Amino acid sequence: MINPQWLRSFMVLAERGSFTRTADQLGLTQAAVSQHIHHLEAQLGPLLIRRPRQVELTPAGQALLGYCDDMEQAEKRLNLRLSGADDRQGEISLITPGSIGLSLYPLLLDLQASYPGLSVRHRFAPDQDVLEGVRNNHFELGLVTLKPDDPRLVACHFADEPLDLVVPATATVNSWEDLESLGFIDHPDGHAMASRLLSRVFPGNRGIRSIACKGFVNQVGLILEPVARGFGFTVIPRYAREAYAPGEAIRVVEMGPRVVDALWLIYRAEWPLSARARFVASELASRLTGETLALV
Amino acid sequence: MINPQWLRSFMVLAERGSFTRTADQLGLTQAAVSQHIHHLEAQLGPLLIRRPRQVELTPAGQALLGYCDDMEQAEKRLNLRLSGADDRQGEISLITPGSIGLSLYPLLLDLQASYPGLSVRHRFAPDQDVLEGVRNNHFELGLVTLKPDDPRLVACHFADEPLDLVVPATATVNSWEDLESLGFIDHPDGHAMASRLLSRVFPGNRGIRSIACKGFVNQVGLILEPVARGFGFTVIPRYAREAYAPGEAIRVVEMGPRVVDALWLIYRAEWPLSARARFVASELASRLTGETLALV
DNA sequence: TGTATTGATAAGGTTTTCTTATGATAAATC
DNA sequence: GATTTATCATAAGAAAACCTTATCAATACA
Repeated sequence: MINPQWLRSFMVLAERGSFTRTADQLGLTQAAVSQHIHHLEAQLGPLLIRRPRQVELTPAGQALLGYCDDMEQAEKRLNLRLSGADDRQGEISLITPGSIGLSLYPLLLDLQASYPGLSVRHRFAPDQDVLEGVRNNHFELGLVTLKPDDPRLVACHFADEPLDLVVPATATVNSWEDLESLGFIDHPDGHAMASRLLSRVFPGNRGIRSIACKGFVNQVGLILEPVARGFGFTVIPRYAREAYAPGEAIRVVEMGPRVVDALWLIYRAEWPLSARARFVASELASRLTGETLALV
Repeated sequence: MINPQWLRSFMVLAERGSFTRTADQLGLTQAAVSQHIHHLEAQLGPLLIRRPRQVELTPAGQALLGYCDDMEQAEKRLNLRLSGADDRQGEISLITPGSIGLSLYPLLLDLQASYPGLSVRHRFAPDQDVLEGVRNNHFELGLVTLKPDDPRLVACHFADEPLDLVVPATATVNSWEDLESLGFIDHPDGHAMASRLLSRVFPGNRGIRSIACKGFVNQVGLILEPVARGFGFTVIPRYAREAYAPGEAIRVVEMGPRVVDALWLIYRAEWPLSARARFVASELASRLTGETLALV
């Protein structure tokens, strides 16, 4: 590794051809510039031929000038990466639960179409894996349904995710017994969501565990298929339900008080969120909910 | 441009994850390493998260590590260019008169076949252009027929270039009058060479200007064609004549004393000749004359 | 609770880099 | 030919940067 000030002197000298003019330009004395070149030549061999009124580069001098150019390019790349100045360029790494992830997927594709400089790495995972992924610096952004209490993570309210009770289009549902007759279509977060919603709609019910499980699937996009075929009911977030093809043989039961899950956007607290991640997170929130995301 | 010692500390720290172990490896104190990182972070923002017993890089830290990598690659390229360590790789730039150039051309092609890492830039030019080309650093090696008296150039004896009097195969040449009957086929160095040779073979002759000029061509490879067809005689270097296809309708007149032009290899005196140029020059001399080239 | 490990920081010693002054050389001008 | 101007190299000393030593604070472990 070569002293950067020496290289700076050499570059200006190569351009201007005179020690005196180089010193002027750099705000140093001619003697300092002479010493810099002396150090470089001690290390690398003869770099230039001194002529009255003008220096000439040797091949070694030309090689060193090439190196200086390489260095400048590398520094530009570093500065670009550090500043993240262009918030519409670079990688976005996002890890989300399947429900909201399914809703965001087309929005992310739209963003990529609008800003071709963006590339998106998006993984669907349960809450626990989301936390790990962000904490371990594998993903810059994550969405979780429970606000984490971890000093290493920032959590911003991203959106509210209402839960829907979804039944076959032809079903009649007015009581807990109607649900028992239908049966339950489960998914990874199925029990937790059903418990939360149904304990509000049917207070004092016997619990979701007393209803026969008629199916299980861990792909959010596939949960409503058995419901549409009349095999049973399920409880899923509205965004996931809305992402399903319209005109299917399902309907939502609007009964009792609404239950809403808050979604939290998380990222590492110890360093600044990149400009592009800020931009994309804001766009997603805005396009999903129509509201402005309040990042800290 | 960032202080190289700071970068070195950062690189080792990123690898070993501890200030104390980094200091050990670099032969510095832990306090020095701490200060280096402090300087870098002052300039570039948080680069790492301090954990008990292990540090973790931020994205900015990772960007800086990428820069360090770029720096190391650039330095390797520079060292390779400076050392010219591999004398069988890189560009050879050579400028020669046509006569010897024609002889060297197949030898250069052979060398390239043997050492694919070599690339050859070879130009045919008269003496004066050879001197300019080397002096102006456009070509590293040059061949000239007159030893230059210029402190900027080194001149090594490369080869001796005997001159041949070439006549049509069917011609009878015993006197000056026989040459006058034939006529002279001229080329750019034709008059000078003919004067030198013929003043030795036919002392007191009337001079080459008294002989009718029957042709002129400035491509060395084409001079002997009109001679073969009986249009006249010429005087050219033996190497150029030997480069002509054998079995042609020409012959060499062996009369009187031999005349030999010395060929000088020239290159710039102010910096060392590259290893590959040394190698190639030696190979050419050896393959052309069977002798060892004495480079200074 | 006591001990060991680790990184940050203050103060001072050491090294490097800079400036000032001078000398040598070449070219231009009188 | 003598003098002046322009330019780079070098020596010496001043200023700045970098390093070490010593100490403190925080955390982990026995």
